[in-house]
Amino acid sequence: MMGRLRHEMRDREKDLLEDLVEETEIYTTPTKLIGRGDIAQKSTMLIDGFIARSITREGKRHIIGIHVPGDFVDLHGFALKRLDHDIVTIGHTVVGHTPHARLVEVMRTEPHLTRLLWFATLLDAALHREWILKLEQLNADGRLAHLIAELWHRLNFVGLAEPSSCAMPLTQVELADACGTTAIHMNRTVRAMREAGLIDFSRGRVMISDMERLKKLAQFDGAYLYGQGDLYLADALETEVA
Amino acid sequence: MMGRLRHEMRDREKDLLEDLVEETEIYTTPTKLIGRGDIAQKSTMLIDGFIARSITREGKRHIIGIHVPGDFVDLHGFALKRLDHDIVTIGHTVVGHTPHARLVEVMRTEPHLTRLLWFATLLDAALHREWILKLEQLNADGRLAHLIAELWHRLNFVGLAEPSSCAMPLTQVELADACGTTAIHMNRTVRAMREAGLIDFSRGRVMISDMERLKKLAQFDGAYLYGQGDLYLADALETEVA
DNA sequence: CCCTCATATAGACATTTGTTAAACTGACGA
DNA sequence: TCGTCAGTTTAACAAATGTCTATATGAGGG
Repeated sequence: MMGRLRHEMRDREKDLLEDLVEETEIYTTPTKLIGRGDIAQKSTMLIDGFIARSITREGKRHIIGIHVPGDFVDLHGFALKRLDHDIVTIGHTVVGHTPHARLVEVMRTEPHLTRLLWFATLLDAALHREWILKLEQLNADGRLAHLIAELWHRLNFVGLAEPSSCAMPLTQVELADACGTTAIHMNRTVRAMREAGLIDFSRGRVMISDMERLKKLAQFDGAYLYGQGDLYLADALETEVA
Repeated sequence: MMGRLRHEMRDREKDLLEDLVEETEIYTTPTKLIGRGDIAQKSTMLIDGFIARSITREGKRHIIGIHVPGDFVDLHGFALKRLDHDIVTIGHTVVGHTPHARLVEVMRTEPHLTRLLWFATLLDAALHREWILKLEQLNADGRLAHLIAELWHRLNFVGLAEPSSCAMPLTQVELADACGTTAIHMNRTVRAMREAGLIDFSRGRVMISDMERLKKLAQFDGAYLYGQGDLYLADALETEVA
C-alpha cells in the first residue's frame, strides 16, 4: 500500500524505504505467509505478483483484500498484537521483508516517513470501506466488475496495466471468495459477462473489452483509491520541516 | 475508536486527550455532520449516542460502519484530503470536536499519543475487515445477529451494555442499510429472530434473550475487537520512553 | 504418452432475497 | 381530536443465488 505514496516522498525517504526491504523471497505455489493469530516479527512488502488476505471459517475461505505490487501487506500487523487473518500468495509472487525492529527504528528517527506509513494503513481502510460498499450494494456481476476495475486501476497506478488488460491470476474459486459468492455462481457470472462482450479471461490475464460499461456495471468511482496529491496532512506537515 | 485504548494511556495523555475535545454539540434529529467530499478542518469524537458512516448511491443509502461513545469517528479524515463518505447521527447524539490544528500539534509534540491515534485507525480497519467477512459469509439473519453482537460487545467495553440488553436506536431501515439487504427483508428477519426467542426490540433497545445462540448464528468471535493488552507496538515502544 | 488433478462448465432444483403494493401502528403537531 | 408521517408489518410474485450432481477441459507428472 506504499506504491501510491511514492510521489509524496523525498529522495532520502525513498532510499530509506528501499533499505527497509530485505530478504527477498519467491513463491511459485500458493503459500500461507502468515497465519491468523501469528505474532509476526516482520512486515511483508509485495514486490511482484498478488497476495490475498483471507479468513477460513466453517470450512469456507473468504478473501477480504487483495494486494498488488508495491503494497505493504501487513503493516498493521506491526502494531496490532496478532494478525486477524491469513496472508496467502496467489500465482507467482515475490515478496520482501522488513523486521519490525527496523520499523520501530524508523518511527523513532523519521517522523515524516512514519506519517506516510500511517497514511498507507489509512488507504487500506479506505479500500476496505469500498469493499463493504461493493458487497452491500452490488450483486454478483457488479461485484466481479468492481473487483476487476479496482485491480486494473491499482495496477495502472504502478505501471503494470495495459490499456485494456491486466494480470489476473485468480481462479474462479478465488474470485468467488473475494466476491462473497459461490464458485458455481461465479462461473455463471463470468460466462454471462464474457457472452456480453465485457471481459474475457485467458492465461492469467483479464481482457477488458469495454472499460466504460464495466465501470458502470460496478458503479465504480475510483476516488476512494486516492490518487496523487490527495494526501492532506502530508502537505500540512510539510511546512513544519521546510 | 479511542475508548478501548484508554488503558494504554498514561495519566498525562488522558488529560491531553480530554483537552483535545472541545465545542460539545447535541443533536436530537438525524443530522449529517460531514459530507462525502468535504474537506474537514476538525475531527469528531462521539461522546454519547450513535453515529453511522454512510454512502448514498443510486438513491440507496449504505451504512459502512457504526460508532459507539468513545470513538474518534473521522480521525482518518484528518490525514486523507477529503472524506469518502458521510457522517450522520443516529438518535440522540452528543459529539465533541478537535480542530485538526490541535492534532498536528499533538503529532509534533506527543509521539506516544500519536501512535495511539494511529492504532485507533488500525482498529477501525480491523472492524472494516470483520464487516467484509460478515457480508461475504453470512446471510441476512446472521448479519443482523453479528451486528447486534458486535455493538453489544463494543458498548460493553465502555460500560454501556447491560448483561442481556443494550441501546439500539437503529430503525429497521437502518439495520437493513448496515446489513446490505432491503428493509422488507430485514423486517422478515427481525420477526423470525423474535419468534425464535433470540432477540427483541423495544423503545430503542435490543433485548438479547440468548446471547450464546446469537453469537453462534453470527459466527461471532470477538477477537477482532482487540480487547485490553492486545496492542503490541505500544509495549515495544514503551521501553524507549521508560 | 497417458493419468491425474485442479479448474472450469453445465443442468436441475431448493432457498434466499428483491420487488411491488398495501395496510397497520404509534408518536406528534395542528 | 384528528390528521400526518415515519416506521413497521404482511402478502404475492419475480429474480438472484445456493446446492447437488455430473461432465469437460487442460496442464503437469509419471
